[in-house]
Amino acid sequence: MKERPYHHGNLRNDLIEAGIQLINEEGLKSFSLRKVAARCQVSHTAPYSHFKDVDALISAMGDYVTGQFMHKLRSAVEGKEENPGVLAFLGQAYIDFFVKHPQYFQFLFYYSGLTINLEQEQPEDYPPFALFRSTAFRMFRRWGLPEKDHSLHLIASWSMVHGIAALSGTSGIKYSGSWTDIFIETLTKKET
Amino acid sequence: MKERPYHHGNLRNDLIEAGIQLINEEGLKSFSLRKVAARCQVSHTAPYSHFKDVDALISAMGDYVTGQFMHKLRSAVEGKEENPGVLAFLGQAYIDFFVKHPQYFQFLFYYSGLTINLEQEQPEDYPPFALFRSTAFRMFRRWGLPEKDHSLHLIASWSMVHGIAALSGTSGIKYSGSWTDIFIETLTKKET
DNA sequence: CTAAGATCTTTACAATGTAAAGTTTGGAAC
DNA sequence: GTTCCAAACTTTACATTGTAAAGATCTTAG
Repeated sequence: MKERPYHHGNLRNDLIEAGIQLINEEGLKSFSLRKVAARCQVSHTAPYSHFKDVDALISAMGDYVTGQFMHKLRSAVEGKEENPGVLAFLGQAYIDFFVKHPQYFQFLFYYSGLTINLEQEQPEDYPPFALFRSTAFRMFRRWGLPEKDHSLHLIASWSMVHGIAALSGTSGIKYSGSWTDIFIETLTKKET
Repeated sequence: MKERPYHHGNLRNDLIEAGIQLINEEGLKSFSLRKVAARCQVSHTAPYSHFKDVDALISAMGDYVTGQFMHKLRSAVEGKEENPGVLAFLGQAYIDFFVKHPQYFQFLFYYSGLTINLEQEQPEDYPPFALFRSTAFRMFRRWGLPEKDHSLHLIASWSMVHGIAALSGTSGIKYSGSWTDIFIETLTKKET
């Protein structure tokens, strides 16, 4: 039985993971800094050595979840970059992620002060949106849609995907796989 | 100078309105029961005579805001029920509401346990969605869209509207009036 | 007029975030 | 190896919060 050393060793990461675990087990409302600290078996002020305040921890947790999110999204498009249906795959993965982890939608979009930039990539770009945009623009170009409409189509498709994810995560909507058809239909019919 | 009577007289309503005012002035994070009570110049436990707990107050505030929301939505469609563009007007009003009151989106959809029902009207139906659905179905029928696709089109259009509202309210997206074109385009192109 | 119930206050307590000051420890500099 | 410092952690303290419990005040049905 090894005694716990004074220095935890990996506290920063453990706090992040324990925090996410806490949200998944007990939901957003009962989240607290002190509970997270307790789960890591440190005093309730230990986190202040690694995070400015509770918002900084939550923000780091957001980055962590965004990392998992990006992993799923990348897997969905990997190797299919030139497949004309890739945008539908990406949208499907986007929705699936929040269907699988209902807590995450509110968590990500309630706490984080996300800024989505429409036009060009920017430093503070939200990674999932950056991937969505670059994929969408590539497809729009490939499909021969008029350049001037690309922004409009981006908003239309992203909003639909994000909206479905929102409803799947926060309301009682029953998700059905056939919804993939929505974006395919919507986006391809614009071609004509 | 009239002394405040022991009985406030209209506390329930005043709490709701003071709570909404608080959220608009200081944001969701700094909301608290005690602050709301203080604004109404009553003791911090007075609200318990009217609400079971803080969640009940927040829920009542949600109903209040939903009432204002419905008022805007109804104004947008009133008298235009048979106008083929009415769904775009409704969507525009939906978005405009959250552009005008950025705090409300998170407030409504974070705190309330909304349940959206796809098919038929149900008792616990969320009023804005009920209006959106009935308007949409009426239009789809009028446009001669095949009955079997109505649910799909409903999801597509609602998600787009809700998604745009979400991004307008919570992220840095710059809203432009021309987005109205999106649903008009999307929905009318499906006709062909 | 009076009793009962609704409305409000006072008091109390546990949970939370965080500031301040002290303790422990690993490791760099000598 | 010893010294010393800065980072990591603990202890203590305090203000804010939600809410329970008991008591005070008003309203109104009978």
